[in-house]
Formats: sequence, structure tokens, C-alpha cells
Amino acid sequence: MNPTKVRNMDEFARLSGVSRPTLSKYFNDPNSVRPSSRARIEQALEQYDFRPNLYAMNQNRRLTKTVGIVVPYLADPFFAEIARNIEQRIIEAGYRPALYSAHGRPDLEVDILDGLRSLKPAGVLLAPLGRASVKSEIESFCRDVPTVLFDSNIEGMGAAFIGSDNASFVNQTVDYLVRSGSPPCFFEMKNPANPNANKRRLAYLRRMEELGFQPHVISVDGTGWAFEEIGRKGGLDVLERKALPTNTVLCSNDRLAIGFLSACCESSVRVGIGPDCDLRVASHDDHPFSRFTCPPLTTAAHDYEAVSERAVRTLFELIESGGKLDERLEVLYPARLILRGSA
Amino acid sequence: MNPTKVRNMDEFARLSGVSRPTLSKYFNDPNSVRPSSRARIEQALEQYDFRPNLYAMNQNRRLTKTVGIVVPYLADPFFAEIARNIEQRIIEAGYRPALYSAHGRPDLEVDILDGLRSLKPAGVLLAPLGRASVKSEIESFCRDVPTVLFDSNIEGMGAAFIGSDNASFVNQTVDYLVRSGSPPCFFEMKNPANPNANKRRLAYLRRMEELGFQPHVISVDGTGWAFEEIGRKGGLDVLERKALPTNTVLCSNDRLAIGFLSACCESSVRVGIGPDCDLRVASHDDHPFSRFTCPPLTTAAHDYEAVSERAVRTLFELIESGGKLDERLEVLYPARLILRGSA
DNA sequence: ATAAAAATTTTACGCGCGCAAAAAACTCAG
DNA sequence: CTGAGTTTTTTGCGCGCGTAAAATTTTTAT
Repeated sequence: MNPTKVRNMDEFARLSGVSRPTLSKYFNDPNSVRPSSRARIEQALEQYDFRPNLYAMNQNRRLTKTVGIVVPYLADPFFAEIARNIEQRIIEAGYRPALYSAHGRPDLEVDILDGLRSLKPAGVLLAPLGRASVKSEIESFCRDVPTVLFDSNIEGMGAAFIGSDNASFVNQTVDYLVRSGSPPCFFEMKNPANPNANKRRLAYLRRMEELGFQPHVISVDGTGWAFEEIGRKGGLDVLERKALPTNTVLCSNDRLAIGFLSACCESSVRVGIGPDCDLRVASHDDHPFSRFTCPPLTTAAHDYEAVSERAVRTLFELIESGGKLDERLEVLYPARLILRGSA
Repeated sequence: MNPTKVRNMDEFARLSGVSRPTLSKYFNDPNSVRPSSRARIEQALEQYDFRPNLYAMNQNRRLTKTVGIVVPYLADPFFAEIARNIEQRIIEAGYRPALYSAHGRPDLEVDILDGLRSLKPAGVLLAPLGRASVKSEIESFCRDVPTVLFDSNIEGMGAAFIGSDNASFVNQTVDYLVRSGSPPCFFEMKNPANPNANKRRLAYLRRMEELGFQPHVISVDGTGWAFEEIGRKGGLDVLERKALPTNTVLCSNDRLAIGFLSACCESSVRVGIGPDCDLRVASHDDHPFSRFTCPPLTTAAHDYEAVSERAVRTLFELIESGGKLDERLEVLYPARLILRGSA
């Protein structure tokens, strides 16, 4: 490596023997220049280690090579996991991911979108907070920046929504619980932030009706994103009051279930499917920690791979088509039932 | 809001009645212009909603207002939590955080640092992978960019290291376990990626010796960052072989402990402090999930707040002092013992 | 009130690169 | 070998802003 610092493209153009605009083309797409030019450039690149100035590039380019990823709550390993997956795909496509978490706060979500505007990203993958999101802000953002929503849908916003089919999740868990024991009651937060929670409750009610059982929803108090604690508190309360109508509980999501299991443990309620058990508990999401609960949690798993693959693919199609799709796309992936010890 | 789109500072300068460079000063620091100018600018700002082009700004500025945050594994809620804390403080200081996770991969860590170079950040807060990190890359990066290490130290790299005092963690848990029952054995990964793990083992050995007890280290196989699974597998193996020398286990970290508890559950080993319990388990980190395990985990908590506050503060001192500190700073915060049901 | 000092604003230039249009080089049929 | 067609390279210009130095205004001291 030659110690000479190369300051800019002009200098590097001279060193490599091609013109500066040719270099510019090369850095945009190495295949867009003649092989002989490319060879000279790459040879010089080995000697001089030059990298074009990111800011100068992005200032003049129509589209930057940045893709924003926004999730509602990164401390939730579910989102961390899906963000990782998406990040990877964006890098492979030759783009730069920029990851943001709203940390459960609508004002931060707005700030992030605001900051993202000045980043002029090629596109954005957005998992909105949901109910708490400032709809008008999201709508206006989606008008200006090619955006694909994932995980949590907001009707009509963004060019597409890629997520999971909540009905599939609930139908599978309900069906399994029914055929392997008594029908479940449904354990949820009273005011869920996430629209998926509402869809799951409705799916539960419908499925129970279809199967001819009396549905029973237990809605516990609590706001915010500390689902485990909400599940635990609600669980302690329900268990103490012996308010469970059946010995089978279906939680709206795994984080709630983790808290509920904690409450069971604290209340010496034995969870599982053995003859000496008091309660069966199942849930949805296949949260990364759900297999380490005690007992391990029976749950319905997202197809992480499919969702992130499709979301990223859709975004790039959107970008290539110039930011507009013929019509808003909605793709829902079904769940995969995962049987563990809890139900 | 006037619908007129303001394209650039020149145009906005005319609209607000001050010169463009004055605007430039204002956007860098609103207090650096005369109050009369500031008033005119802010009045125009209310009418026209103009924002300077981020890329044009950063191209010419010596220092950008970007601060990089790099963590080894964001799907670990511990890092997600500390990243959130740090992010917040950076925003409050008027900077833009850029968050990256190495996802446990040394090659990605290198790529991230590489990409960070072209971002020309004002500074970087780096929690390195540790043993697996490509030392030469990190060293060269720290030479070029003002960097403060946190969580996991690499001797001599970066201008400072802010972390937790592993000896304090281990001493507190060991002392507590000893005075409340039999002395603990130490459960850990054989080849820990994180340097803290080694420090904890050494601290355990020393403390046990000081107290006059025979130390006993159980090192289980496994590589990577799936600590829970490693703890579970190792736990199952140890429990099956009845290889535990005592009824008290001190895990190197909470994620390992979560896996170990899962193994106990699977093996019908009762964990806790009651008379009907077989085993006591304690650990370190106060992982966000550790209070929801079954039973809840007794652990030593990081001082998240102190670590992140000090790390951010140190970084800004470093930036203001022009990127060099008189000497490398090392700050270690002690742990806070948290007693729960597991020990 | 007035000159000197300090703070602020303006002038003038350059940063590093993208891109449109013009020029050149290459391809290939006849 | 020639010329039309195609690709690639070059010329020339501008993006939006930072910043040093010059010009101006404001403040302070006398």
C-alpha cells in the first residue's frame, strides 16, 4: 500500500489513468465501465486505497445508497432479530443500512422519520409503533420517501405491507389447544399498542365461535412496552383471584407469556402438559427467549426469513420502479406451530 | 406554513433578510449570531420550513455531528438497553447517533468501522467483540477517529474505557452465596468471546481463595453468542452427569444462567432457596429478562446509567479536546447485588 | 463624543463529486 | 476498409454549504 494519501477522485483519476467521471461511474457500478478501464482502476485501487467522499457523493446523487430501518422497540429481541436479518440483506444488495428504534415513543418515531428525510434514503423499511404512531407524520413521510411497512400495518400507508397473518397464528394455537385439552381463554393487554394484538383477539373470538366454544378474553391493565412486567402483574392478579375460566391460557404474544409464566412460578402454579400440572400456557411469536422459559413455551412462530426477505425485495422493487407501485401490496405469511412443554 | 419550497440557504437567506454565512453560523450554533439576526431567522423558519442539506454540511465541516455506536450483539437485550441509553444522551447533546451491531461477527465489526470512517463521525462509542475482534483494525481505527471503548476493554485501544468492575460483581455474589449457604461453583463458557468472562473467572478464583474455600470451575463447550443455548446444553450435561460439586451455582453471566435454569427445569431440578429446593443459582449482569426467569434470578446489576453517562461524557470531552486525552482513562463501576428467588 | 477593540456580517472561494452533453473509441455489417 | 450504430470517455458545469479574510457594525474605553 502506497503511503500517499489520495485526496479526491481527480488525483486518483490521474494515478489510475482514467478520467474522473469514468471513476465516478465505476464506483456507482463497476460493470458500467469498459473492462480495460476497470482493470486499471482496480489495479490502482490496490496500490492507493482511495474511497470516494460519501457526503460529496450523496449530495449530488439523485438517490443515496442508504436504506433506513425503523423499528418500534429494539430492546425487544424479536425486533433485534428481524432488524439483523433485514440489515444483512440490505448490505448484500450494496446499500448502507441505517437502523433506528423509536424506543416505544411516538415523539421519537416522528423525530426519526424527520431525520431520515435529510438522509435522503433510497427507501425505508418501517415497522411503526402502531396505534400510538402519529399517523399524519407517517403518511406525509411515506408520500415523500419510498417506504415499505412491516410487522405492523397502518391502513393505506406506505407502498406495501409485509407481515404475518395473525389469523393463521391464532387458528393454529387455538386448534392445537382445543384438540389436546380444554379450549383456551385469551390473555392480553387491555390497550395494546400494536395493531396485531387486536387482530389476534378478533381471530381468537372468531375461531372459538367457529369451533362452538365460549370465548373468554382476559384483558389486563398496563401501557407501554414492558410487556413482560404487564404479563406478570396481570398474571399474579388473575391467579390470585382465581379468575381463570379454564386450565388453558393463550397469550396474545410471547413477551406477555414470559411475564405470565413468571407469575405462575411465583404463585406456585405448575405449568405444562403433565398430569401433575395445573395450567397450560401457549402464545404467539416464537420470541428468541421463548424456548428458555420454564417450561419452554408452546408458540406460533413468525417466518422471520420470509418476512424480511419479502420486505427487502419489495422495497428494492419499489426503488427501481421509481418509488411508486401500481397498487399497495399486502403480504401476510402464515405461522408455524412450535410445540414445547408449556401446552 | 408557506407552500414555497426553499431550495437552499441562498434562497432562505433572501427570505429571512440575513446573509447566507450568517445562516450557516446560526445552524451550527443559534447563539453565535446577533439576537436581531436570530429573531429574523427564526421568524422566517416558522414560515418557510427550511433545513440545510445534511450532505453539503458534512462535506465541508471538519467534524460532522454524527456519533457512532457499535455494539457486538444487538439481539442481546443488555446491549439494546445500553445502546438506547447512550443514543438518548447523544441526541440530547445535539448529535446524530448511528447505531451498528457486529452481530457477533468479527468481519462485520471490521466492515462497520470501515464504513464509519467514511461517515467522518465526531466520535465513536465502541463495545468491541473482544477476543474475536481484529485488533489491528480496531487499533488503526482508534488512531484515526476519537473513540471511547465501553463494556469490554481492549488494552491500550481508544482514548478511554468505561465499564463495570468485574471483581465487584463476583465478590458480591460470592460473598452473598457463601454467607447464605454453601460456597458456589462457577459455571462458564470454555472459550468466552468477551474479556469480562475471563476477569470474572479470575475474580471468582481469587475470592474463593481469600475466603478459604476450594474453587470449582465448570467450563462448558460452545462458541458464538447463543449463550442461552450454550448454558442450557452445558447445564443438561452437568446435571445428567451429576457433576455439580455443590448445591450452589454461580453463572458467569445472566444469559448463560437463563439457559442453565432452562436445563434445570427440563431436568426437574428445583432451583431456589426454599427447603424443598435442590439448587441455588446466581449470576451477573441483571439482564432485562433475569427477573422473569423461574425462579427469578439473583444477580449483580450493572450500573447502566453510570456507564453510559460516563462513556458519553468522556467521548464529548475527547471531542472537545481535539481527539486526544492526556492519558488513557479507565473507569470501572461497581455492581449492585439484586436478591431474587434463585439464590 | 470619539477612537480603539470586539463582535458580527459579507465577500469570495473552494470542497468533492454527479451528470448532461459532446467527443472519442469501439463494433460490426457490407 | 468504411461508415453507421453503439458504447465509453471527456468536457464543463453546478450542487449546497463551510470558512478565511475583508468590511461593517456594535461595544467599550477614554
